[in-house]
Amino acid sequence: MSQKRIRNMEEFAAASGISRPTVSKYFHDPDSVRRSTRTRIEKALKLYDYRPNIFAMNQNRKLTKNVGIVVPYLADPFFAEIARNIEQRFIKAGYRPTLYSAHGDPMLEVDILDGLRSLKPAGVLLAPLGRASDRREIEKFCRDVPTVLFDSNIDGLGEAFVGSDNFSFVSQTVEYLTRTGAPPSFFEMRTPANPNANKRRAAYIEMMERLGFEPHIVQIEGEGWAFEEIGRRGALKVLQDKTLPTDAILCSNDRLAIGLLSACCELRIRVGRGPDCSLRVASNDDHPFARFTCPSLTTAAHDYDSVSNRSVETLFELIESGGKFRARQETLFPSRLVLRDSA
Amino acid sequence: MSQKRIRNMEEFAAASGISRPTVSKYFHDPDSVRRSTRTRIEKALKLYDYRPNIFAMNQNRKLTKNVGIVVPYLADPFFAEIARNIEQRFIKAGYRPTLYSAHGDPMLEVDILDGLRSLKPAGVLLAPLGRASDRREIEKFCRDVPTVLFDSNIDGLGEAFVGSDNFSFVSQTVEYLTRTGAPPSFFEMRTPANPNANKRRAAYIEMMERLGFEPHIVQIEGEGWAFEEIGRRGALKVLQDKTLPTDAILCSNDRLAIGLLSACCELRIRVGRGPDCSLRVASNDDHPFARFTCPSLTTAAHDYDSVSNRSVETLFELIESGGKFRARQETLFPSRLVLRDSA
DNA sequence: ATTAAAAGTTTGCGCGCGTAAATTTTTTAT
DNA sequence: ATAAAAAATTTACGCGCGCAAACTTTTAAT
Repeated sequence: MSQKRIRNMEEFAAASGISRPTVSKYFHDPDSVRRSTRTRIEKALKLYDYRPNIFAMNQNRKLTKNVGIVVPYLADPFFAEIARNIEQRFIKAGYRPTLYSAHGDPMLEVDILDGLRSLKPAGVLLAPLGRASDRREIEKFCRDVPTVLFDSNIDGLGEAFVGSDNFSFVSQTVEYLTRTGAPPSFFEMRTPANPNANKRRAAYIEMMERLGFEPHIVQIEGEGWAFEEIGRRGALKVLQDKTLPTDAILCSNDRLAIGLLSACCELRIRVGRGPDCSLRVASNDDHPFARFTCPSLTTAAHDYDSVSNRSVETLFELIESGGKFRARQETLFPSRLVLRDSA
Repeated sequence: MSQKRIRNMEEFAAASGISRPTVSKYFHDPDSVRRSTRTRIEKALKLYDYRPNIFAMNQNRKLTKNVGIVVPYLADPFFAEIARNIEQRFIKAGYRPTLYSAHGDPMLEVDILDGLRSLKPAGVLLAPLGRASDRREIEKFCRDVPTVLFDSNIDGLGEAFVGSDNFSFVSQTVEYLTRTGAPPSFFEMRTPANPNANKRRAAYIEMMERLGFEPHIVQIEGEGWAFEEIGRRGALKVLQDKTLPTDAILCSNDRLAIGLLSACCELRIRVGRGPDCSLRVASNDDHPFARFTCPSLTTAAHDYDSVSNRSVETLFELIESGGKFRARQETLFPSRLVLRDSA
């Protein structure tokens, strides 16, 4: 701090003894000015704690430093975690990330993209709702704003996709369950909100056939994003009706599994690989709470770090390429099997 | 859509047959113009889908329509839920909310407030980290920006506080446990991150003394915001050492309880009020996952809606009052006991 | 019908910064 | 030392809109 307060870049430039255009250049990219002038500016910066008016900056800049992060459902700690990761990386790179959640609502998803557009973002990282998403609206958005999809792929949308390899997930869990006991049934929602669910089902079927077993798919009813409750109700029904074809279950995702385990608990069904257990349950995602279910959940883990890291890097490449890639890029990361007590 | 594209408010005003200042007034507050002109503007709005440049608007406006929502830890679904609520209410009122999470990090909390300041927000809703927060920095922020604290109170900071009445929480759970069985011990972190924890401990002690029982407080070690893991480890230790003074436990919050229940599951300790159960567990918060623990968690529920509703309303009042209240306001909402299977 | 209040129009300045062109200064290379 | 390249400066304009003042028109009240 110091004597007089700086009101704008003009005054700050005067105070630091550098011309305003050069100071402006510095704020755009500190490395674009000579070392000596950079030092002088930063010395003045310590002295006067001036910061350029963000609105005036963005009004005239061709490309802002804003980036958007859009997730489908923030009440899912999985997305909260991945958003945190991504956020930090953007900040480190000098960008201004803003986080949005569609809260499971396709209309809100469109509204968010609409609002995002007026922020003139340099790019957007979008984990779409999936099946429920308004494809045409998202497509329109992607034409205007450099967008990288992550977590959940929608064919042809965005300039790139970064996510996890669903086959890697399911093949590991199926192989493990089969090798250490018996082949599992696949437990999922009849109308899954997320496209990963379809890929996981396909992977399950392929793996079972490859191993010479008949696939059994248990589909439960339910709409929306309250997966735990849907899983719980569906499991209660299946377990009470005793229509379960096997004594091992592979859940499409951890949130369904959390609901299923809760149902097992209610019905006093012991889950695990112990001799007194009548059911084995495995799943996919390694949800932050998978460690605290009862019993703790055996699951295939996303490579959180790689996915978030690569998403950010891909968006940077996209921005540097002027917002377009020659061809749409897809990056998939394999999963890691996490053995716990449920299977 | 229509013939030519509108580039700015000047062109839009011409297209709608209204003068630019009046159009500007309309965007500031649609009710501030005559009904007939409002209709004409909105008719043109449908035709040309013009939207004012958000940066140019905010640059000159004395008061922006930006509001900030800052939570301490977004990976906690409790905050994700409450943030969703608050977000929606702001949007409905014509504001532009932006959501930030400090991710448990006091430095990041300060950085967020710092970045928020340059957005010239009309107001901020802040759920501070609590004990770990940099009081001086937050104080400085509150001098510049109209701020309402919620969820977690810090004495004298902000113009108002909206939260839950911790005594109401604890008194109900203690009373219930006592009436239907035996008085509980209180299970908490030795150095809780959140100021609510201290109030809950005090309430527990007061309730126990009022009922004529000796209070027992079980304090476990652990730092940070990974409450589930801290609760689990702490519970494992206490349960294995058999140092638990009672067979009923009241957890300071649900996330600790989730960890505790997970530990019970590992140790094959049956929790609940059935005859084969050796432990009863209740807690506070009604975390979104409390329904899916094993057994499901008896807990005192926040009045989510009232807290988020009142927070937003208080901030509006604050903004309309020019950013200052005569005296700091505090609003506390009582809790609602949710009986489930754990106690 | 008269009048005052309310609402809308014209005019014009200013916000804080981006950016471009022309010029001058400094650095690097020969 | 000299030329060429790089960096900084000067000058000047524009972005899109907020806002204020003075004036004109419409609306509501007596």
